[in-house]
Amino acid sequence: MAAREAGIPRSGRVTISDIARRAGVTSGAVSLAINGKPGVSDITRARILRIADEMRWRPNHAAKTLRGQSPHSIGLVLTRPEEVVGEEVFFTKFLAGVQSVLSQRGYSLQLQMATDLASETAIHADWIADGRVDGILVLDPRVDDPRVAALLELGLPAVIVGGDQDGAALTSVRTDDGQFMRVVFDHLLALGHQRIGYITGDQSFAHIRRRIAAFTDYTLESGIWGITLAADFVPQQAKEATRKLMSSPKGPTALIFDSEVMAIAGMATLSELGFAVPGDVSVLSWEDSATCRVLHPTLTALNRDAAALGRQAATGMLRLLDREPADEPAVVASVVPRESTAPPAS
Amino acid sequence: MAAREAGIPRSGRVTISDIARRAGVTSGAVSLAINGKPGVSDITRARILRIADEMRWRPNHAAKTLRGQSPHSIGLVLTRPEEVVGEEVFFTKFLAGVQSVLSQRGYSLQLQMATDLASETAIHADWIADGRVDGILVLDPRVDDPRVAALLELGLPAVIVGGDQDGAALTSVRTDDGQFMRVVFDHLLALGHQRIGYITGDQSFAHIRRRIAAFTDYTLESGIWGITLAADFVPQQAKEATRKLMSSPKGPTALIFDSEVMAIAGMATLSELGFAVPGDVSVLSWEDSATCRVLHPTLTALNRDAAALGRQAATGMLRLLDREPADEPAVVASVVPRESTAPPAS
DNA sequence: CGGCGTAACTTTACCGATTGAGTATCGCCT
DNA sequence: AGGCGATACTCAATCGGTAAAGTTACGCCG
Repeated sequence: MAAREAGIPRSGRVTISDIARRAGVTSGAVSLAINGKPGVSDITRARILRIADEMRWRPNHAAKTLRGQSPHSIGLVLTRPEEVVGEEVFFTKFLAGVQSVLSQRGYSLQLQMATDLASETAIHADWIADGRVDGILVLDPRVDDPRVAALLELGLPAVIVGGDQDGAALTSVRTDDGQFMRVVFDHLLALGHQRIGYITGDQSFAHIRRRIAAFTDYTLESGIWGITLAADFVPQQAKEATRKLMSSPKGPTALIFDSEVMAIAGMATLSELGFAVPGDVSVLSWEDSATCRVLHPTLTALNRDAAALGRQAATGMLRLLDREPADEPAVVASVVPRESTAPPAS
Repeated sequence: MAAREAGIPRSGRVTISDIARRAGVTSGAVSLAINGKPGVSDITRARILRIADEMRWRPNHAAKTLRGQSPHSIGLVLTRPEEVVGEEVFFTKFLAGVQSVLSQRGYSLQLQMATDLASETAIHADWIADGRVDGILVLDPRVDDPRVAALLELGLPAVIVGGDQDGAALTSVRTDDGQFMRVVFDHLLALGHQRIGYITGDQSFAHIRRRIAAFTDYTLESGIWGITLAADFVPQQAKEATRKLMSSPKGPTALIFDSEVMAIAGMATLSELGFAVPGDVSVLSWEDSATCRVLHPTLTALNRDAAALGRQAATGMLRLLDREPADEPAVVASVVPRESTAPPAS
């Protein structure tokens, strides 16, 4: 690699020494100038900055990290069983929200996919070992989540997304699933439903448990008939659950599904069984999507704004890293009423 | 976390010097031992390896990168308009495929999201500037794609996913969209359809253009009536296109949609307009998903195996980095026949 | 005018791993 | 026994940037 006499280095690799050489100072001075620290005169600083700009200098990430500076990177592992990955819109929207905040603040995202929680923890350990991330986001906390325990031991900043009361020493961005269930429940109650079926996602997820607990509370409270069936986010299981519920001599007049994929599966099943929506049964999806808006009938959905949740998770992480107090923002959710919910047939 | 007197260092940070101290050698010897290079005796090597293992040593990524070693990382920017992000299942499946190959080979993925091609190129430049990636994957090449030109200038290994003939000097993982269209077309032809409508995605995408070109060829070749309408992957536009096509006095008996979200939107529209599927119109989606399998009627779809495409893209990239010749694998696609396609009413 | 403070730099060590250039120790051959 | 070569290491420089500890030189004050 021969240097050209002009002083513009060979490849895209410009270092502060290259700048120093051209400015007639040492690399130390360049460092001071670039980082806005005292120790160089304003004239020299301006000159250095101009040269750095001309030479298209960009700081070398590896060098900074090696010196112990933050890698400016947040890690996120997506753990889902193979067959469910990619079918839920939640994740991509959430990711978009996270990214928007991070990139604005100069952070990047490390993303990995895994199929079980043990390998997720292994990935966390890897990242921590070579200082690749400043902190870790954890999605879908489980009841007695092993990842949380491992992270506590590893001692890296972590934000639990969708956790309940930040039980552990880890920050969490709470999603008030109990409150969300209230909104959903009230929507159906207001329409006059007295018999509600709730087809749930994976019950090892802490937030699903909270929804179920809230659902149970509200049924008892309001004295209406409510029943819960687990379908683990799998469409086929949602179909079976729907069939089971509707074959009861006095079945529900409204169904709540924990995801839009399951809601669509449920709607299809109802249609197969000859039930009209919303004539015979009302259907409500816990997640909104473009598909909900275009189905026939259009699907009433809980819009909990996954992108906003992503933004909050990222913001929470950055506050944690800055040692600022975590503000406790409320992720709001509301029911978007569409054609699939209506008063029950009398 | 207090350091134990045993010599296990305080935090997760174990360096080769720590190992060296405990083994009674210098860090140079440790480096030789760990990298399997000659210069240390077998006994010493074994001892060093054992100690490294005991101390849970992991190589420091930043230090290696600084010394000019590969960061073992591949970059991918997802550029989609806000409203479309997260609605297409293709991306997540593709990503899962990419990751499975990369992580198996010890590579990680750098993922960013962007909303336009210019910022995608800016991100590429950033990554290259600090040597953060070994290569870049480019999705959805456009006609005269500005990113490709920029990457050629930057001179980093790149793999174009879904490109046509690897026109430029960049490797591409080809998707033979013309062949895929053949499969789709033949399926409808075999059923006896003579009037086919094709509702397309964004026509600035090179692969969409190829599909359209193939569609046109086949209609001419077979002498059947075919018409193409652009809907840019937006459900609402797909609905309008469907309405437009079906309001023709002699409308199509079969519809092809470039994505499953559009296909679902189309199905809903048909239902609203009073057309039965497949009684009056057959519907075929270019992308398969869980939703296609559970809709009523279930949706016939082209399964082009996004995960396999992701695996091939990753494999192609790794071969490129290893300077191995790119093998030209065929991404195969097949039509999964379901209820939504049937012979036309006579 | 001597001394002190300080602005403006330079020198140097360092982060963790790699690597080419030394060096000590041994065995072996003549 | 002397010398050669190989083996098994150590030493030191390096990657790019940061930061603490020097080193000038100048201005100002008593």
